[in-house]
Amino acid sequence: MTATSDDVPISARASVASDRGAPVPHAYDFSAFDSETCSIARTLTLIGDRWSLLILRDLSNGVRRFDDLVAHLGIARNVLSRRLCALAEGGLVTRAAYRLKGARERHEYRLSPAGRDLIPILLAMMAWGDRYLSAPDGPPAVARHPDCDARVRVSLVCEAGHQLGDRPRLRVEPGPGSRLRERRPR
Amino acid sequence: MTATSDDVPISARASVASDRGAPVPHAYDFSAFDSETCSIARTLTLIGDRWSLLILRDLSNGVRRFDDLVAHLGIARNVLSRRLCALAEGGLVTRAAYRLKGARERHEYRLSPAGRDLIPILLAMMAWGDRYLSAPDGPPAVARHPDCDARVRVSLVCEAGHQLGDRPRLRVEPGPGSRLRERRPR
DNA sequence: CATCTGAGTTTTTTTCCGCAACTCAGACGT
DNA sequence: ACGTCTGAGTTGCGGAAAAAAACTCAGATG
Repeated sequence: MTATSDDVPISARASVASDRGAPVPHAYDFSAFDSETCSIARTLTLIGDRWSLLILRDLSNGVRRFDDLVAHLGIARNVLSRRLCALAEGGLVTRAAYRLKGARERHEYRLSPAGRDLIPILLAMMAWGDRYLSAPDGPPAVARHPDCDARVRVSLVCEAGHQLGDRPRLRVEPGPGSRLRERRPR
Repeated sequence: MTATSDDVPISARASVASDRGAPVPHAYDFSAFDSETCSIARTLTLIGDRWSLLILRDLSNGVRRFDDLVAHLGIARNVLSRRLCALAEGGLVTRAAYRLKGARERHEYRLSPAGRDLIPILLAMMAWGDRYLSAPDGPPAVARHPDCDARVRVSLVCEAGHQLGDRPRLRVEPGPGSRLRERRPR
């Protein structure tokens, strides 16, 4: 996420002096910015718990009913109930009524468009797990492009059209919505 | 994550009958497979808590020392201690000794190569948060390609070279490492 | 020798999770 | 009409994990 090498120890690097005498090896002092005012932190307030992403994975794979989620995930019912409410409130999931013939009305949970937009996150996690945590017999699941049956991967591209490689060097800098921390370190 | 529409209610879809009479709208019954034997689930056992990804974000942005992390994240010290141990044990983070002139030996935490490979996950979350949770003044941070200064995005591509759009249709199917659930639903 | 600092541990309190039991409404068999 | 079944939750409780704050400890510094 940075242009400087992560392998060079702090002591060997040119640095910006921080107010605490600690060398900071970046072009700007990330720790001067509010940690919560960050899209990653904000996203994690919605899905940064042990279950939400698994629920979303199941929903996106067609497991949509309360008891099916309970059975498949092994999640406690009250926890699932709360997570689904939170996800619905966050706009990631909608509760929809449906009725099978001869049965009373039921509800199912579906991904909203915003929820579907989380799929790249799921695919990025899947790719990482495939690489580092797979059994030797191969990945437990494969995502394919329905048009051509080829496997789908997550890749990083820049808007100039360059394809970034496996271990990209990036530069992260404050954007227009950045905010400095209120209480400076003391 | 699926080739079938998420917007069509269960009752209107062609389906595979499950053993519980519930229609399953996919080509295969996802819930028949073990939920834990999944690269997403496995990855989440390492980073699926409220802090790990924020710690990794900070590490990748040059905040590497214990007290700096405590101050920046607002995390409790004992929790940070445990998370760092777990991340180190999982191979995502290494603890490295270093010594500034006139100071005693200290430790800093760095991303390992495996940890750096999580960056696409962070960027995917950042993109989602930018889109759905940003203040009107714009994203709090921007990732750029150091070579050309253009913004970096996460994109989905298939191995046949097709660029998948914003709302891709995917097909997820069991891979060679998949495992059926032991206890079938009852 | 007293003090400061970075980097944790220990202790205590609070919050959250997992489990099991319970509720509730509607369909269904008899 | 009555009991049963099922899906979809809610309630209540014990234990695990997180937050907060105090304490430790080693080495540099005045």
